[in-house]
Amino acid sequence: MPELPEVENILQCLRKKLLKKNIVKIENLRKDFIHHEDKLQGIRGCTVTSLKRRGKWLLMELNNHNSLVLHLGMSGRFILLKADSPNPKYALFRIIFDNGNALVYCDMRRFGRFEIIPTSQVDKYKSIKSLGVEPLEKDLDITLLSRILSKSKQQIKDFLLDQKKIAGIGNIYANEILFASKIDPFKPAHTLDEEEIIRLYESMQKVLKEAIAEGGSTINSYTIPSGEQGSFQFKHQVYGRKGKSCYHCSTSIWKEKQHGRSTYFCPQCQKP
DNA sequence: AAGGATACCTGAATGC
DNA sequence: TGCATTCAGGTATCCT
Repeated sequence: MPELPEVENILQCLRKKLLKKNIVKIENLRKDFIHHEDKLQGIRGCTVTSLKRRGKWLLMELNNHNSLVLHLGMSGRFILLKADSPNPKYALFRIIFDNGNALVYCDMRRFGRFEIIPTSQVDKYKSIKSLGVEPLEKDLDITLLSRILSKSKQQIKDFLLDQKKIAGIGNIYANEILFASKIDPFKPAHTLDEEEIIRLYESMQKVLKEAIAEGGSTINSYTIPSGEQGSFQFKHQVYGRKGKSCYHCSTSIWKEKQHGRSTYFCPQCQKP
């Protein structure tokens, strides 16, 4: 489900609804998902002081100097409900706030992650520490992109999926960014020329920003916690369009497996 | 030490 | 129809 644009929309929604709110109750509905029950119950009475995103990770800081570190995996989903609403399917835990809202985490495949750690330790947490640069922040410019590309022998599609290089891009947006850049997904990262690097940088900014503005891509179950659906799926140029004709040149879109993940591309627009 | 293969889960879609 | 296989927005871990 969630790549950077979806997580960013979830973040903005949770900021609006949960900032400065007080946690009155926590319900652990799947003890095989959250093992540390005592730590979980320890956040009762805490206030949410800030919400942040790092790559595809959500960070919820509390006033007791602890943070909730959350990752939605493939099928994870946050839903905001009234505290007395019945639990949706696959609900794993609920956090009830003093404004009458319940934040419910649902995750069919349970690939999501949930940790409570001291806020001072978040940057040292292994999964966060190893993340690469934020693609929409100022610290990524063409010079830096060029430098990290030049050091990688990965195919460019694999490079974009590698969270240690750039944080937050997943399979939908890697495909869409490469189409917008007119770059062959199988081309080794270090062989991109200057023009390709500029197109890659600009497409990355454009695709991710547009996807955020559209509320992300709703495929299967993803919604913003308030229940709204994203609409960027209607703007996909290649993802999920195998056999359909390219909007730019009418050539049939191809789908190939690339290290276990589906790669969609236009063989004409993205010629080697 | 970078990067590839596999494991972790459930359900829907596809194939025979 | 029924059963088996493949596929799905991701990451941790083990291995070379």
